[in-house]
Formats: sequence, C-alpha cells, structure tokens
Amino acid sequence: MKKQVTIKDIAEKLGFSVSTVSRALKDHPDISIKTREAVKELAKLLGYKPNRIALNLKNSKTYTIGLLVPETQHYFFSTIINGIEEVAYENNYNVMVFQSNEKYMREVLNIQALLSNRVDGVLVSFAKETQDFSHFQQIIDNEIPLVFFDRINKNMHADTVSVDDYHGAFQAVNYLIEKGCKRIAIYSAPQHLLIGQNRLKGYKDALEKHGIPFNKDLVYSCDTYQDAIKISRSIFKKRDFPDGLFAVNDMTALGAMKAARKLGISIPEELKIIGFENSLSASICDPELTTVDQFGFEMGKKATRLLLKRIEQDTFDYTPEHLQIKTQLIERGTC
Amino acid sequence: MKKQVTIKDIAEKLGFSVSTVSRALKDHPDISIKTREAVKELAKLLGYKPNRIALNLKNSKTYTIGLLVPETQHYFFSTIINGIEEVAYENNYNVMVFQSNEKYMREVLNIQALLSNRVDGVLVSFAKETQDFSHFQQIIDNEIPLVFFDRINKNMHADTVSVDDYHGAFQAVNYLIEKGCKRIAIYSAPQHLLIGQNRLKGYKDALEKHGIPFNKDLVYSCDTYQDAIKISRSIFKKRDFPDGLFAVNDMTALGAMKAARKLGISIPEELKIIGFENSLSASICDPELTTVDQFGFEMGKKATRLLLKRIEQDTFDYTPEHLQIKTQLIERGTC
DNA sequence: AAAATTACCGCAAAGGTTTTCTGAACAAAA
DNA sequence: TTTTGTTCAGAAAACCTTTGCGGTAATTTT
Repeated sequence: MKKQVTIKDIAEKLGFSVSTVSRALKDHPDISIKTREAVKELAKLLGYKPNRIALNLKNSKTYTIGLLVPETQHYFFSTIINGIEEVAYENNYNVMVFQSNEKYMREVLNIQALLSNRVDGVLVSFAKETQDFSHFQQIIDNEIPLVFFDRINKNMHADTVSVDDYHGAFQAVNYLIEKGCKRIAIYSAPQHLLIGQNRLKGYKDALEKHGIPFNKDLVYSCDTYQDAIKISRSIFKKRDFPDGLFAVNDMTALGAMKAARKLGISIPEELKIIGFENSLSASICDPELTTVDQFGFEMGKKATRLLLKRIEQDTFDYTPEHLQIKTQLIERGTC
Repeated sequence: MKKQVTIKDIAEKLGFSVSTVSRALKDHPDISIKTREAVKELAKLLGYKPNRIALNLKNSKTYTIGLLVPETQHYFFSTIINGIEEVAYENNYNVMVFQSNEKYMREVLNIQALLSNRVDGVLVSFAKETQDFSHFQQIIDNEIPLVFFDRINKNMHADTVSVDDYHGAFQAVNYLIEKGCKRIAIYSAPQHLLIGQNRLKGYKDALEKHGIPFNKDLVYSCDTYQDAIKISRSIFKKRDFPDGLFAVNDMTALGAMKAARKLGISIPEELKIIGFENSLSASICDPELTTVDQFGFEMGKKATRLLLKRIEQDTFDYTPEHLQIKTQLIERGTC
C-alpha cells in the first residue's frame, strides 16, 4: 500500500543516476569508493530493499516453486511439505501452495494459476480423480521443470519420486505371514493409481512366495478412515474373518482396529494388522500400530532437490529420473 | 526456461501494435470485432497467458498472501492452512508458506523474504521462542496488512484471530469438576504466550467457582507429547496423583494417557483427562479423548477473510479487530 | 464540397532493476 | 601541444503490460 523506497529515490536524493546507484550497491569497480559508501549509507537509512518483482520480470525468474497437493491437512502430505519447505528455504526459494481437494477441475485451475505466476518449477501430487494429464503437459510445454511425488505418472517428461510401494507391500505381507497369518486381507487404493497397482502386486508376490493362493475376495477397495470402519465391520462380522490385514495407509488400519475392538476381536491375537505410513496416530493408539514408514520428510526433500537441480541446469533436454524411497517396517504391537 | 508467449509475439505475428492486442484481449470497444477475434484466436492457439509478474510490477499488487507458521506438520496448523487456502482460492489469491520451526531467527529471515516478495498481506502465528516483535513491526511500517492467528499479539497495529482460550479452559475444567474430580492438574503452555496465561486463568476461575483452592503444585509446564510422557510418568507414580488432568493440547493429553496405561491407571475411572484441539488422533485412540474443539479450519478462514478485507480497503488507518473463535466441548471416553 | 463525427489503431510512458555502451573529465606520457 | 590511458558516471534498452492521448482514415452531417 505504501510506496516502497526504490533505487530511484536514492538516486534523486544523492544527485546520481539510477545506474550509478545500482552499481554502487553491488560493489561494481566502476564506482568510486566515496560514492559507493554514500549510496549504501542512504540505502540503509531509508530501509531500501530491492524490488523482487522488478527482478523477477527482468530475469524472468521468480525463485518460487509451485506445490500442488490433494490436501495439506493429510499428515503424510504435511510431512512432505515440511521437507519441501526445508530444502526450499536452504536454497532461497519460496513455496507457493495449492490444494486440489482431490478434485480434477480444481487441479486444472490451480495449474493455470501456477503458470501465470511464472513459478520456476512445479511439484505435484495429483488428485485421485485425475485421469487426464494434459494440464500437466502445459507445464512441460512451457519448459517448466516438473516433479511428481507420491502419486506419480512416469509417462511424461517429468521426474518422479515415490515410495517403493511394491517392496513396502511385500515386506508387510511377508511379515504378516511370518507371524502366522494364513488369510490376509488387503485394503487397497484405486487401481488406476500406481500406488494401488504396485501394492497389490507386492501383496500377491508375498503370498506366492509362501505358497498361499491369491483370493480376490480378500481384496477390498478402501482408502479412508470412514470407509475402513464401515467395511471392516461387515468383514469382521463373518465367521471366517481374516487373520491378517494389510492396509493401504495408517488411517484405514486404525479404522479397522476401531471396528475390531467394537466387535471384541483381540489384536494381535485373533487379528494382526499392519498399516502404511507411520503417522503420528500410529504410535499413539493402543496397541501401537505396526506399520511401514514412508519417510515423507525425506520424500519432500528429495523431490525438491531434484526440482532445483532441473531448474538450475541450463537445458530442458534431460531424461527424467525416477527415484524411489525405501520403506522401513516398524514393528509395534498389532502383529 | 523457454520464453513464454507475450502480447508482443501476438502483435508481431498479426502486424498490430501491442496496445491493440492488449485491448483486444480485454474487449475494449475501440477495437473492431474482426481484430478482436483474430487476436483472441491466435492468443488461444499460442497458449498466451498474461504475465502476472509484469502486472505485479505495474500495479504493485501481487495477489499473494504470505503465511508464516511454526510447523506445517502440526495437525492444528495444517487444518488452519486448509482454511486459508480455501478462502484465498475463492478470492483468486495465492498463498506463500514459510515455517519458522519455532525458531526466532528463522522467523526474522522469513519475514525479510516475505517483504522482498512484496506480498499483499501477511498471516502469522509466531514461534514459541519469539519475544521481540520488531520484525513484525517492519511489515506494519511498510503498511502491509498483518493478521495474527492462534499465537497473537494485541499490542501492534494488527488484527488477531484466536481461540477463546479462557472460555475453553473454563469449560473443560468445569466439566472435569462436574464429573467428580477434586484434584485437577494442568499441563500448561509457556506463560509468556497469551495462550498459556488465558488457559491458566480459565482453569483457576473454574476451580474457584466450585470452591476448590488453587494449588500451584498441580501446574506443570508441558506442551509436547514427549514431555507429557515423561512428566506424567513421574506424577502418576506418586501415591496421591491427580484424579483429573486438563492438557494444553491433544498431544500432551495423549502422552498422559499412554503413561497412565503403562502404569495400570484406568481411564476414566481413576483418572479423567481432557485435551484441547480435537485432533485426528483424539478420536482414534482408546478410549477416545474428550477434548475441546478449536475449529482450526474456521480460524484459517476467518483470519484470511479479515486479511483480504484489509488488503482491499483503501486505507491503512484502521483500528484492529480481535476475533475469537468459540470452542466446543467434545464429550468422549476419557471423562 | 467542406466540416464534423466516428471508428480504429498506434505511440509513449510507467513500474524497478540491471547492464551494455557511450562519454566526459582529467592525468600522464610522448 | 597532442596523444593515450584511466576513472567515473549517465543514457538507454530490456523484461511485459496497461492506458491516456493523439492521429488517421472513413463516414456522416451540414
């Protein structure tokens, strides 16, 4: 609202030209020491701060990265954001956040906003709804570096950072089997998401390794807390309910625990549960949830480092990398 | 990296001047329909997007609000961010996030970054460490609207939005007493924060209302999960441990629950606990945590609406408002 | 036919900064 | 005195867009 002090103000007060002031401020050798000091002194006195907007325009560089997530509120994403902000801060970049609320339309609009804000690069974890990717192609067409994280698409000119879902799922199910489970259910993410596919594959392969036949009746599409409670209730009421459950994320695992407790099923004796995420709640509930750590903070950092590398390299003609974060099994009380 | 298409490109391709193209794009009556359509068609074809940076410079307005929080990862803050992003999105503003990690120094640096990015307004919840506010005064000196939320300071030219801590605390402690508690402990935030002062006052007044003498030995400074576990352990080992606990936030309440469980103290029979926040974990744990809902989402929305009002009003000469969010007691299983 | 109006469009400045090029003043060397 | 060199500073362009003002041609009015 108030006019900020500019280089021009300093120039006028001192009787120099703007170019002299500009150079003086950056210790250009052409400027005499006397002038330099006079300029700097007045600049400090007036509280001069270079106008970033003008620089942005001149250099067509904003030192801003755009971040698009489904929901900031989800614990996993908030840890990722933490990692992103961390690396951005270290490298003097700013972060502009947008959330899609899992809506495709809003995602498209957000991408437009990112584009017109001329961000230097974009980090994306897309909405569950999203099946068409042409809005992301726009980013690429403008040669703005793009990194997908968590929910990724490997068929574009974009780097990706994701959890090693296959390995994590394999690890988890293998662990359940070793703990004695024979009938293991899986709560799975939608199959159009890579996450869904990879985890299901890990599940199948772990079963196969131990000679347990795959039973598609034990596969449930379920990825929210509410769904988990509802679905679990109906499952656990049956006489032959599973003795093991691999949940797509901690919230669904916790939903299952709650339902089981209501029905008087004891964990881990009658039913063993393993989650995926290692959220805060996982170590708070009782018994504490055995889960697979996804290292969201690490993921955020890795994705941002990769993005900054792309931003600062001089060519857009690179072959995308596909990083995977190794998961880690956290043994606790539900198995 | 790639040059984005500008109004100039369109002008050259069509043989018009830039001003004509500019006006054509915004349906200025001076421009013939034929020209208008030709321009618009090419603009669409080329994927022209107005350069926001140039507009920012020209209008010295960025349509960006700066957000400074201690940690994005904290559930309460992430719900607030959700509310902020929501209102910003509705009003075509963008949000730039910064986190202080509870560090004063980092907060100061972040404010500088906000300043040089020429944001239109700033939303702040400051770090626990922060005792000196001159960096915020810089924002005000530049006549940039500032709204404090959650952790507030009423002694500046800034609006504030906060939880009605006094009322919430009173409500909570009153409830504990009605449930039969005689010796009620409080886990309190640092006393240099208003939150700490107000909640303690609510606690005291509720005791007084029921004629229970205040006992300063039942006041503990404790506001993290880890601290809560440690402190609770030592408290609950004593023979005369409290029969009620009012915790400054859900995490400390949950820490106390965990410690109590380990020591075989039954909740709510031997010990009643009430939290403050209504976080996700509160409804997941067992028994479910009785708590006071702070309505973070509402707070984020209210704060942002207030900020946008300040940004869009034409004067900086206003008297700050101090909004309070009414809390709500959520009765669950720990009382 | 001359004057007035209308319809269209371009010029230039502004917003703040950096940077290349140009130029002036002065001192030292020929 | 002339030439060469050095030191310092200004002018102008560029980044992209908007907008007040001016200008030209065509059309209408007297």
